[in-house]
Amino acid sequence: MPGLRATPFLDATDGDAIVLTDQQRADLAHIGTRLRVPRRTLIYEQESEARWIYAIVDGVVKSYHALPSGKRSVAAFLFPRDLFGLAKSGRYVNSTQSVTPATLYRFPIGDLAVLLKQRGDLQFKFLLKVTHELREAQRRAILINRRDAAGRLAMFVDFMAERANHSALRGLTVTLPMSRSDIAAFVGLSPASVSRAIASLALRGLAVFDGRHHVRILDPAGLKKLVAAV
Amino acid sequence: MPGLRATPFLDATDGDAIVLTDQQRADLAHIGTRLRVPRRTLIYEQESEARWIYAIVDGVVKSYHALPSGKRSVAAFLFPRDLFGLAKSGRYVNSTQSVTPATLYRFPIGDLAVLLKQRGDLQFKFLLKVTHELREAQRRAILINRRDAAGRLAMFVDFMAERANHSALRGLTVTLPMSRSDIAAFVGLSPASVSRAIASLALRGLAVFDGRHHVRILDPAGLKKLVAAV
DNA sequence: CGGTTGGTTGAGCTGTATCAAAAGATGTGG
DNA sequence: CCACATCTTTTGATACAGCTCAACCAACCG
Repeated sequence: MPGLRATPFLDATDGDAIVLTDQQRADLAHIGTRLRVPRRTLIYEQESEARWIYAIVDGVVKSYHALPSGKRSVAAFLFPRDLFGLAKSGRYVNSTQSVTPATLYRFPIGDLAVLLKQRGDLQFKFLLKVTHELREAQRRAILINRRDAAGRLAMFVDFMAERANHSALRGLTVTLPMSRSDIAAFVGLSPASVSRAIASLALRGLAVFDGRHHVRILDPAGLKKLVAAV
Repeated sequence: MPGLRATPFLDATDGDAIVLTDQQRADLAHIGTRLRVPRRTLIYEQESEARWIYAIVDGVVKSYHALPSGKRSVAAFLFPRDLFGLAKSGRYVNSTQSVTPATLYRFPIGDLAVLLKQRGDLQFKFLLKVTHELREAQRRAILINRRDAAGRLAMFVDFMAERANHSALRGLTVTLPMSRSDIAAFVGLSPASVSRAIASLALRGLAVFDGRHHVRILDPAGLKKLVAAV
């Protein structure tokens, strides 16, 4: 059962607000296929022919772009109820790989286009979703401009805290399934700087890392302040 | 007569490929209002109630976001056939201001939503447009991660060259209607660094600035190489 | 023709990238 | 189940690039 996560541009409700009707779910399920993939599975590669749009049911996926220099930039981490499969002129613009074992729905891009044109209300929900993503991408582009490593990392931790338990920052321990280098490639720092930034957050008493994949947020207010200090 | 500019995700045609039918134009014109604004006009302010979606017929608009620190980050420059008016929960997320005198179309957001839901094919063109913008925003977020000032500026010049004369880089003189500080706020540099980057491009024989608002591209290939050197 | 705004140039400082090496995880096969 | 090989992460020292602050210059405006 596919779903979508986004804040509508119109209504004043916020949080995860897009709910598909049973009919819409059925329509989607009809053209889609469900599949499970283990972690570190390459789902598709950039420049390859774009045949499907994917929806995440469960798990985490990263979307990354290989640059001419050989570096990899992580464009986005994707979570349950996110869509992916962004294409341009029939080719995917990024590569995607599962970070954890994941359950996905996959829709043939042509069938989906036909369905959306027929069902104006369903298409509208997709429009909301893409608009939501656009907003997030812009926000990230703005935040990423800051130079200081600690601020960038704080931003990332905040970002993860908001998705994981969307009871923003109250579940004080957040899981970060991805590697340090993935985080570095996402926030635009070197892995070394990420490591130092982690130490810096601990030093300031904002958050401590417990093993590779867990952060405990000690001072939510202080963290938010650092995030906003742009 | 409103229009849209985007590269579809499906078809292999590229360039400005979204064409509205006469019927679609008529539908839009019916709910929209045309207006002209002089340069430097504040069109709307961030956090204010989002009532309209705008389409640019002619002129250049900047969308910027005021940050807690008092700095302003330019989220996007908008050109003819671009849409703007991105909102979240009924409030605009950015402020927008005209950079040149501009002709706009303005659609009441509620009426537009109704129209789009009714007209699946028109809505699909909006979906393509927003998807296009999302792609661009992601690309920019990736490119902006580079540290070097000259590379960032080269990216910007290339970006402007592609919109202005969309005969990419062959019209060797490009007009940059915005100020240096706007450029700085867009590419994420200080105005001082932009100034030095301009000098650097000239020194390398890639492009020379002629007055405040014109660049002459001397070595398109070399410029592209610098842009790609990420 | 002054005043104001916007842009360029210069000097010093801060902080991140880089390179290198050590320490810590992880996974594999015996 | 352990030992080894590999990969990831951390830590350290250094260099360099852009930011800041400030002064100077140019353009635009009444």
